[in-house]
Amino acid sequence: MDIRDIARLSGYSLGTVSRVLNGRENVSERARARVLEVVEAHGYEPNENARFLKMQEATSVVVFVKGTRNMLFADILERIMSQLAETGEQACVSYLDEDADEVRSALRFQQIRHPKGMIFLGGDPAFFERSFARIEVPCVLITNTVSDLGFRNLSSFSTDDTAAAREIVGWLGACGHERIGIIGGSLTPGQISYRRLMGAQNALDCAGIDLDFERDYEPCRYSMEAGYEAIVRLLARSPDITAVFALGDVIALGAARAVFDMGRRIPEDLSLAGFDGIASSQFSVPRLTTICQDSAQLASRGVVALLRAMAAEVEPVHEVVPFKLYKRESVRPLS
Amino acid sequence: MDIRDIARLSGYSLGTVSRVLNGRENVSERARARVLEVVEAHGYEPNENARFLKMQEATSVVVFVKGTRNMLFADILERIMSQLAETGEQACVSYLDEDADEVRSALRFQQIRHPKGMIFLGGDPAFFERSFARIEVPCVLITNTVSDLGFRNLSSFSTDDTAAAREIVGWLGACGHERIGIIGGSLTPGQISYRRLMGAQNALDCAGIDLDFERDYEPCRYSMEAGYEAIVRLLARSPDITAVFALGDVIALGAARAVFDMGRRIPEDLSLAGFDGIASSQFSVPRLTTICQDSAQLASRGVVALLRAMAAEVEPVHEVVPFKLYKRESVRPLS
DNA sequence: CTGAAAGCGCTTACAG
DNA sequence: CTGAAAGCGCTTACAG
Repeated sequence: MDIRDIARLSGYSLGTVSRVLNGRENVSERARARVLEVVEAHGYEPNENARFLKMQEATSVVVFVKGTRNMLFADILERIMSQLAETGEQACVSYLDEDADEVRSALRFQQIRHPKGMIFLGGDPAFFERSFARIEVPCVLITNTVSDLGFRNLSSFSTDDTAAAREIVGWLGACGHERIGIIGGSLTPGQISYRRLMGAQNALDCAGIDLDFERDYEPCRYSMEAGYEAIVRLLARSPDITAVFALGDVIALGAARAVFDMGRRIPEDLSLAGFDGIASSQFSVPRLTTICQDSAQLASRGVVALLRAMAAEVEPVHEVVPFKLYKRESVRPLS
Repeated sequence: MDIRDIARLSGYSLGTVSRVLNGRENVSERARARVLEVVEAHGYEPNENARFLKMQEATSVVVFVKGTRNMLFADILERIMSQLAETGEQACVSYLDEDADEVRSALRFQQIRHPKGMIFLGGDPAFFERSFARIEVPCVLITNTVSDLGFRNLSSFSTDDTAAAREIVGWLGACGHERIGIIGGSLTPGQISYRRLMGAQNALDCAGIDLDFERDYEPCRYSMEAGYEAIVRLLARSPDITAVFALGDVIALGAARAVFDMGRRIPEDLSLAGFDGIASSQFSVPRLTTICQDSAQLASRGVVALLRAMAAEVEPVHEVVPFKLYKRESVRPLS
């Protein structure tokens, strides 16, 4: 069943059928009705390969989401989509593996779908550096920054991870904690984890504490399981730690359970802080003290910047969106 | 930059370039090397629209996932993908809205990509009934059943929601609970929630308890926020309830926090049971007593059935996969 | 308002 | 092993 079948069945030409399907004006009511009738009757749907192969002009905006289990991204995405819908912009989302090359995907997408603009939810600067040059449409990267790359058509909006980590670790210090451990991510320069680690180290420095990564840092993936195991290892090595900063809320949640299983209470026996501000962090017992990334701002400023760049040639912007330190139940002052 | 450019630049014809790109045998080493060199140099990637428009034969299997925040699905999907990878089968996943028409998407996909088989992670029987007839490739539906529809190319694997709900509510009863409340889903026939509700009612029946939906049931979406609010409403109405069955773990997790905020402890003051067996359920404090759906079995049996159907004409199967009742910390016997 | 024709970027028999 | 040609299912000027 293709467009010629519909043409034949409706008694109109292929061109007319196409015009009806695309809602063009220059078609008689009679033809439109007849064609739609046949289309309905056979449940015909146009072949998108052929459609997009011909249509060279821009269709919509596409959002690339890196990692499916990232609740922060899920949250930001929801806001992006509803905002795009409000402005009447078509949008489609493409989910990528956590460590996939998002720029390569974008390149392919650009070629086959001719989007008017693209949004990256999460992204690795290394991929952008390598191949973003061939991307021709306006783009926005959210939750990471690429200001140093200097692409004319790429803006970015992110949380200042370094400052945020500094603030929350500073808060642990202000609560009187001196033996502070850190779990999550890895010590790889360029990654978001790294910036958080540097921020933490910086806060400790200011408090006159020398962070010994060998002893007081335990890397791990962003999952509850990993957080559980990481804190067990950390505490086995450094039992005198009184507060732990987890680089992500999911890590903190897993760690919290581990602490409980070790017979210690949070925050009475150990303070715990997270990062991100995902929904679960406020439903756990105890509620997590954490850095709340402003997903609403991240989404809306990203969308606005993209729409503006799609409408006219503008300078790219690289902005940092304010975060908030949520002081909740998982941290207590050392008396 | 298209295939003709590569042809021109490499000094070979368009046909030869295509053959190189597709790894065909009948190309000289010299031509292959030269073409790949040019392709590399320009970062050329074939246009997928044109590619799939021409290629009529089957390419791979596609997995449709209904709902991005469903951790159970995320878990099953991971297993499906690694299993498919092991068998050397190409696979791509398409994420759909929670209430999208997955069969319609499948129809479109079938037409443009000619998959060899499709897997649905979650699905509404109503959509299948309406338009699955036009799907021509082998398909498998996971977590829901469609045995009554009788399609020749559609198998299904699911948990017996009714039996599972009956068992966990039976367990609450066995623990001495008589005033049992239920939260989550809605009383809409045909849905998975409905089957769980019926199972719960059935268990109560057996215990000689008459479930009063008006008083002891509170519907809500599958989220922590919704669970939190639902149990607050439920307990306000029926303060004498001693145990609550939440139709999903996320609902239970939100409810647990609400109970705590109301100054009651789980399980000392109120017992709580969930459904699904997602990772969070074993990291929460207390750990959730819940029905664990066997995601490993669901995935592997689904994949095996699909591969079998792709290889030869076979009868569709509709199987139920064993679940497990995890008796953990959130339920206690009434003394 | 409608039809006939060109062409989007590929793949694949078909000759050679 | 390679090239020339047909055609996948559409859209869109271009005539009429």
